[in-house]
Amino acid sequence: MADTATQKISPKHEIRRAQIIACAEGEFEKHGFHGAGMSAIAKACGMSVGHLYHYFSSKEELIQAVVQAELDRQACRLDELESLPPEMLASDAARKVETILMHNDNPYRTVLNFEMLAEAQRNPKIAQMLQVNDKLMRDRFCALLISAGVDEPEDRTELLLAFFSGLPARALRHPEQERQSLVDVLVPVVEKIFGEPFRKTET
Amino acid sequence: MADTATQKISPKHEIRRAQIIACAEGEFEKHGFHGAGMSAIAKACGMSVGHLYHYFSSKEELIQAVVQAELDRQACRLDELESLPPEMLASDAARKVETILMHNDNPYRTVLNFEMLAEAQRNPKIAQMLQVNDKLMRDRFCALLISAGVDEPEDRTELLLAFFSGLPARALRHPEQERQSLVDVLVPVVEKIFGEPFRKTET
Amino acid sequence: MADTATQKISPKHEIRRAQIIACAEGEFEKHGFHGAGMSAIAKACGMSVGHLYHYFSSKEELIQAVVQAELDRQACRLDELESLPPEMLASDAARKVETILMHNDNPYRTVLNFEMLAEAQRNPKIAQMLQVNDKLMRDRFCALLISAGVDEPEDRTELLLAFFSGLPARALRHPEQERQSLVDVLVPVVEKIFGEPFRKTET
Amino acid sequence: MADTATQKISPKHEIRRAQIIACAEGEFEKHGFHGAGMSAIAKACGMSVGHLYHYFSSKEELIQAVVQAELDRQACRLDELESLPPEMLASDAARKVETILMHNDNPYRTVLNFEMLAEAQRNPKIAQMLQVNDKLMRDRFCALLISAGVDEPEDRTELLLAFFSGLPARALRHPEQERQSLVDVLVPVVEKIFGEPFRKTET
DNA sequence: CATGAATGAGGCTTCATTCAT
DNA sequence: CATGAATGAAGCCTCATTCAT
Repeated sequence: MADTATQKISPKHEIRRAQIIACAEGEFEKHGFHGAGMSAIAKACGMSVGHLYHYFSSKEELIQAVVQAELDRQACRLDELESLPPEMLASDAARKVETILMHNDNPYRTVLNFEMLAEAQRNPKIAQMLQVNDKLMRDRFCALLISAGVDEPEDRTELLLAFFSGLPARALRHPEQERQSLVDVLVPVVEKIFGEPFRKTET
Repeated sequence: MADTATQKISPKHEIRRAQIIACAEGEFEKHGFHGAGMSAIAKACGMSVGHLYHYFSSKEELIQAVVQAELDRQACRLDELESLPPEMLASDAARKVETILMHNDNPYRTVLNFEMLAEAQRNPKIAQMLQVNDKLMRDRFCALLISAGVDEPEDRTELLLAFFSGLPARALRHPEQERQSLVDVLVPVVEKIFGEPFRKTET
Repeated sequence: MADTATQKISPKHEIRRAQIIACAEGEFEKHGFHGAGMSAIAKACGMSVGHLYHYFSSKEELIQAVVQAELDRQACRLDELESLPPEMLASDAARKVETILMHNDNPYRTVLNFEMLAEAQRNPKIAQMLQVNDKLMRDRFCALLISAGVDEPEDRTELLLAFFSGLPARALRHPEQERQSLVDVLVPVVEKIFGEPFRKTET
Repeated sequence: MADTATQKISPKHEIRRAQIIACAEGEFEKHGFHGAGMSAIAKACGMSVGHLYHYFSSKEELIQAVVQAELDRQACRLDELESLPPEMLASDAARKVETILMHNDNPYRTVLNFEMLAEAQRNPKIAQMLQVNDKLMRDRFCALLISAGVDEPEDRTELLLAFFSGLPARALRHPEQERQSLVDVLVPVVEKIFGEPFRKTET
């Protein structure tokens, strides 16, 4: 009755859905996936509860849509890097990191982030979505590294992602940490990961 | 170790509390802080709901106790490092990482981990607990680095913590990643963070 | 008549609310404000518990609505007196007292009455409602006395109200008291309060 | 197992009971008969819950004891009047009213008062206690009036009791009423009830 | 005489979801 | 396309009472 995938491709419908996703995201950020109620979300959309169910047949589906939207946004961050000439990758990536961290009020989007990770541990559908998205991003990033002539791209990718996955948790556990100081530490690491042989000796 | 108030120090009471915390942790891991019900927790403890409230006056308080227990466990991991002779720190730390990752079924304890981080975003008490604990661990770790004669201990600490905070998220998003391969990547990073100047040029 | 907030003025909604108030009143009379359960009230309304909360957001609010309804009914008793020509006030008031006491099964509505007074001692909102209503009734009654040319209207009002406030308690503590006998005693008192100088010497 | 009447007449036991009644009264005044919990009462007594049940086999029984204690106190107020010479009754009663109202912080003891009346409506045992006590007091008061040579003692008694039963409700609904002004009104009324023919024409 | 651990039914309230209009 | 009335299970928590120690 309500296909997650084969939704009608009416433009109005899609626009409405996007608006709802945006509102729901706000509620989820404020109260968590389990703390936010469907009626509160409906109210935030200026919409009746019943009508909400015309667009999303269950809360589960709405959560998935919100998660997917966030994953898409995360993937978009690679677009810029892909448009760079390969030889400038290392330097520009580091600069980009600096820009994001210094000129962004909420650089890590921690709220939805942890909500998603927590949910993924109990909800296989969400877990799969994260994993599929991660594979896409890894592949794209690996391709970037390869085009830049960097060796061992998988390992470097994994390393970089581990790093950036850790930053949101650090922001929560150590919020008074100065951004500038963090940037000073991160930039050389990024450059190293992008450009320099990081394993001295192989077994 | 962490009394919310001046709890009576009856030994039986404390033992019971610890048992409840253990059971509750299991339920929270299975269903999340908000998904696990007090009655299910009581059942898991072999106890009536009402009686649960003789030990924890609210779900909130029980969650805090579980969180504190996990934080204490995390802090304990530093104990071993502190018992090492300073000059062996770098090498032993790397070896310890390897041991943990390779010989442990659930090395990251991701479940409670993310549940805590997600909760910390809406629950100031939990957030504070994480931050207080983080400060403690940072200070202890810095002291280790200083005793080992390493410069810029704060930055190195932050870097290392970012790294290890990222691993759980990586495990969720990229579960098929081979542990051995990950270890191969991590060990040199750890060594570098422990021992080597990581900033080539200072401004 | 007494909106807690700016309730929507949907007629259906208001009718339903009134029905619920009536049913709740019945339950409160039978079991008291604290003895009556929301689920029993819902059942008495032929309604699910959850739905009750679409009309009253808490038991507290429902209690307030029931109290206000009773207070409004009490105030209505003045309507008739106000429609009388001033010179007939004394005689008609006494006759009215007789009518109420003799031709009414439950002339004092003691049940809700004492429930309200008991509740007012712990619930400031209820206390305030009683006091506001009392002021309104006193003012209206004073105006009546003034229009009838009676002196010292405030004191007479207070006296009369003390009297009639005492009757419900008497009915409870002395239920076998004959009504007719009581009326014989009351009528001259009422007449005296309405018409005759009751203080022999004024300062 | 636990006789309400034939309790052991051990002096210690009785003293303890009296202490508990005093503490329970405090709790009942603060939270009402239904709002006060047995464990809170036990705590107020510095006693364990279980032990409380050695003195009162149920909450119901405790409530009854508290009610009886209050009724006994009310009856005691007649003692003084009974010790007066009959001819001074009218004047002294009025003066006594004045003394009570002007030199007493809580002259009406409204809290327990209304709690009792509300409870009496649903609890036949309590109702009976009030009624038995009321009969005793009426009889004693009638005897006083008769000894003072006053006619129609029953009616006068009922009238006076109605008056004084109304004052607590007035105190709740019109708390800002000045005491002095009230006394000025009451004193002549009391005198009239005690001493003067109040019905102009008898049938 | 005294404790407090233990029970489990019942309290108020919220929730995702459905359906008649 | 849109509403909001309606459901009832489940949520957290409190209570009077009992019983082993």
